[in-house]
Amino acid sequence: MSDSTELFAPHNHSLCINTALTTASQLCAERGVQLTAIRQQVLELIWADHHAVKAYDLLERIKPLQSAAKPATIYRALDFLREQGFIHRVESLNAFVGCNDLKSAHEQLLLICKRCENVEERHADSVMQALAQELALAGFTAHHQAIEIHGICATCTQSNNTPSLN
Amino acid sequence: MSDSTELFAPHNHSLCINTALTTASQLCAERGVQLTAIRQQVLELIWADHHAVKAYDLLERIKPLQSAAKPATIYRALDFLREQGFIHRVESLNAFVGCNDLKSAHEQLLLICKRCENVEERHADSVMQALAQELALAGFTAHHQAIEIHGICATCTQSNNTPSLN
DNA sequence: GTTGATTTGTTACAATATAACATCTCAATT
DNA sequence: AATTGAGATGTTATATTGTAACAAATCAAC
Repeated sequence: MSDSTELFAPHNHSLCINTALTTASQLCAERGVQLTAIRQQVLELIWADHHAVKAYDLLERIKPLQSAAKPATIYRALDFLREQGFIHRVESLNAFVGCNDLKSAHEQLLLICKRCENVEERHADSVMQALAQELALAGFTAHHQAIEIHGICATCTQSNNTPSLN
Repeated sequence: MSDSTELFAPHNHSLCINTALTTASQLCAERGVQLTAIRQQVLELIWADHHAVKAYDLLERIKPLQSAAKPATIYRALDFLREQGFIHRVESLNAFVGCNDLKSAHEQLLLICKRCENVEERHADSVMQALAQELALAGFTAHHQAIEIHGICATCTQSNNTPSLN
């Protein structure tokens, strides 16, 4: 576990990642789809911390495990994980992050810290309700959405000690 | 003016684009920055309709006017126009759209129609207020944001006649 | 008209993503 | 056990999007 992960939110990240993986596994079983080795490895790599991960970084990281891995290997796994709702694409970063609410149907707010680079998926019913009203007013039927906020997270605001950034 | 533009919202698009260009010109004068020929041409091309335009499409379209144009030509102009707040990047499309509120400080909702491909920038104080509250609650300091909603716009919902796509 | 800052030209390349087709795997059926 | 068919992966090639770095030109201010 990296320092920056600990800054993000004091939490047991082993538990965090285990929950994500076992839930994903259960859901795949229920849905009759295969969580293959590659797909599970990509999901684990994405959940390694709370940063958004780039596809080609995943490619490098999976090569020790899958020496034949090519871009298509990663993008296929990412497509699968997105279809199953296990990960989100962070559009404004061209990167991917684990979804921490596998029950809820659609994406919530993504709070992206410029300092520690953690991405927090946050529920915000008030925002979603206001948004739904606004869309109704506009006569717009939403299919999917991306709400991405860039800034400085609470932890980084409080602690000015340098987080372990690149 | 394309059919799909007319579907978007019955409006005088010449007026629409003229307003955008003259306002941009005024703001540049006020700010002491140069709206050069290239920058103005790119802005005009972006305002040609209400679609989000891709950088390399802009490059093709500007070549008759700027035969020496290269990718950097476009990206520099786009950078300038974004810094000045004249255009937005649509993160989920890797594309760019004119900003129709040059006074307001930051980006509002972008409603992106999958059918006619128009992008409507919409103000939604209720959403922004709810968002501000939510961010305050999270202790998150926002620097910039992207709120992009994909779906079907009111006009396309009402009229099922095929819009002039692609 | 010289100077300094800004803008543009130009070449090369990095980073992100997909298409297309071959091969493999594995379970269900014959 | 062999066949088959669907899904997954291997593989090559290429498309798309974006940036770095440095040279040349332009333009405003002095």
